[in-house]
Amino acid sequence: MKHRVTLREVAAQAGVSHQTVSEVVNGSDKVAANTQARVLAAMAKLDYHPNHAARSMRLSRSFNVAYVAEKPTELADDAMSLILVSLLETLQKAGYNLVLRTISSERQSQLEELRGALVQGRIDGVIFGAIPPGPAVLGMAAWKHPMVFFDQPTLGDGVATIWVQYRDGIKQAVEHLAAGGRKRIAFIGGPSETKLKILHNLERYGGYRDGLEAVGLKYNKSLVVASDYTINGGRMAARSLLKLRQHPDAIVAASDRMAFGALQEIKAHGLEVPGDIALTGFDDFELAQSADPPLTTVHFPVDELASQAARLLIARIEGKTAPSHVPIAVKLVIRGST
Amino acid sequence: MKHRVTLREVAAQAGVSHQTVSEVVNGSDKVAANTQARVLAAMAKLDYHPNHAARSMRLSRSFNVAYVAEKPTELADDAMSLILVSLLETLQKAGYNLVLRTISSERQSQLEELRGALVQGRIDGVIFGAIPPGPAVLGMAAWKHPMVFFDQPTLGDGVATIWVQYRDGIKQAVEHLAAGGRKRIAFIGGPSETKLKILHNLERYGGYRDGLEAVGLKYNKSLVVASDYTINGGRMAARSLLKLRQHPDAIVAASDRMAFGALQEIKAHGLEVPGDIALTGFDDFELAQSADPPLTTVHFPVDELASQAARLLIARIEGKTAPSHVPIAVKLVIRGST
DNA sequence: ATACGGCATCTGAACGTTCAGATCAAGTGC
DNA sequence: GCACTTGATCTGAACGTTCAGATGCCGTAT
Repeated sequence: MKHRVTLREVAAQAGVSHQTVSEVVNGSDKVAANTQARVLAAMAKLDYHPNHAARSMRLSRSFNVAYVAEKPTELADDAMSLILVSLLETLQKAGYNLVLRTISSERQSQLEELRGALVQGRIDGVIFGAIPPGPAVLGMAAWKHPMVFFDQPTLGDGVATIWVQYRDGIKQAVEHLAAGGRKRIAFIGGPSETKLKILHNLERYGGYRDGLEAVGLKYNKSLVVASDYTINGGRMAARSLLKLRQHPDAIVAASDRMAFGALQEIKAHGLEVPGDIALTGFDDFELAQSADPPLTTVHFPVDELASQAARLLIARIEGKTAPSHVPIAVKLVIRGST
Repeated sequence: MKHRVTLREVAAQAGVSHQTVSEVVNGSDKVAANTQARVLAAMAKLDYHPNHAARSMRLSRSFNVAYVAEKPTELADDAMSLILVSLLETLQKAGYNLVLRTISSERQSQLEELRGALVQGRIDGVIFGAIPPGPAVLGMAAWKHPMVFFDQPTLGDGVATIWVQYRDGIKQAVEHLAAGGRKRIAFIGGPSETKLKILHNLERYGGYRDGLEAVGLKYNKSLVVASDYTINGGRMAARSLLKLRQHPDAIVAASDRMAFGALQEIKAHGLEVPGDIALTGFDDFELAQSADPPLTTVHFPVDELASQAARLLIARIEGKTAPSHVPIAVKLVIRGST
């Protein structure tokens, strides 16, 4: 094993004390210019790199933050890798590392491990992806550590939550369809009866109701189908909608994947999009743009979501004040399917 | 800020020395049973968690390993989040955290940062995703740190590489199609002329050639089209194949996404799959299964890839001997498109 | 009885930083 | 010329763990 260069060796080389070197490393402004130059030269010559563990121990900060995803739900999600990459960008700039973790809601032990990592000082804070609310979330929210939650209602106190305005997005979609003269607007939503009662599902549904109301259309229960956010789920949902004696003239899907499945099914029935049925999705990832016709969809602002989350968390870690609830606006992108 | 419980406090509580507590924490077997019980009780009572930074400093190990993805290439890749999750599983069991990083080949500074993190002891080792080979990769391979590379040819010395047998996978697909009586088998491959000459592209192409040879078909240059691994790219590639005076009776695509795009295009031309044209992909993610008809495709063994990579890296970090080049076998999954 | 080996436990130092406070030289105002 | 401030640098301790070696105790062979 090769020897690691320390602060004191650099100090010896530069003919100053270790503390002076430390000040140069940390960019203190009270070091004289020529001393600083001498130290920098010594650092370069010896290829000095500060020891992270020692630093971390002294400061009781690890400069690591975790992104925690929920096991079954979030895995297959396209959004996850986009969010990760986007988070990474902001965090790296601020000198933080991003560590990845998963929890599955059944396994209590993983929660304990996560808490352990926090109190051990292995990570400074946590960003939680969309996690089904329940005792677990409440429990975590009570830990007094820096945390940011996606897709949760206000959790009170010092817990930060970030909220994408799903509701408004779906509402925009409904309004757009109505403006195009559609009267029978159906909705393919999230799994309403399973235990996955993640708030964003309910909100999307709420947005559908809001939209109908805003444009003066009557709510018709038979035009609402639950599905599971997969392509196949979307196809099944569309199939059941097309079985109605009078099929809808527009479908609002709660995700691009489901919209995509619906699109396939509609075509398979010999109907045209948008001629016979107009269609909207939600997410605006690759799938939406490359569908035929390209999907009108609500753009999910991954970058903004991630950078806000990172900034909020860092503010908390560093003890600065920051809002505890940040809404993220969304916007409908109009393409060929409407 | 609340006070952190230390080893010495636990020792005082249990009436032993700090060293004894340390031994209990680390599961040494030389501690008497009743002493151990006393210490464990004290730990529980005080809610003790070992300080990671101190530990890390003493052991000069951070118990963090990085996964490094290449910026433009790997972002949109479905495989990335699957790989991450799968890596996570193996690493967590062994007590390691997974930290995520990106590098873009243009930016030399990011390489320096990565090297810095390694020598600072911020991370113990690195797993590199598919990265275009070149001076950067060679440079990194020369660092004497534990590393594992995906999708690289042997890098010699102590550098570990993991190799998915893309070539064999595509070959299997060609053989399967030929066995079904197909004579004009086309290939939609990776971007052959761009700078993205990642080895796996060439290998897939090589597998196509191998397959043709194995079944005694002649290579026909006009049946090979380059594309960019997107759905849309697949569609474009298929379009150009369908323009040929005599269109192919089978298409082997180098990825599911491209196969999927091709499928759409074929249907748009009023042709049938697999009736008129048989089609295979590569990856076997959700898209393949939910296509209509479901795609015959080469299954990409994410789990095995990831767990092998993690095991190899850990072996290197912990100084155990391990092979330096591990091939991962693949298998064709036959579905409705052939 | 004495010496010895083995076992459980303890003691003190060390890892490489940062923090708090000390020191020292030079500059300022009277 | 003296007391005082300012700025640059140094010194020593501290963070919480693990390592190496010391200590004390017991049983057993001499």
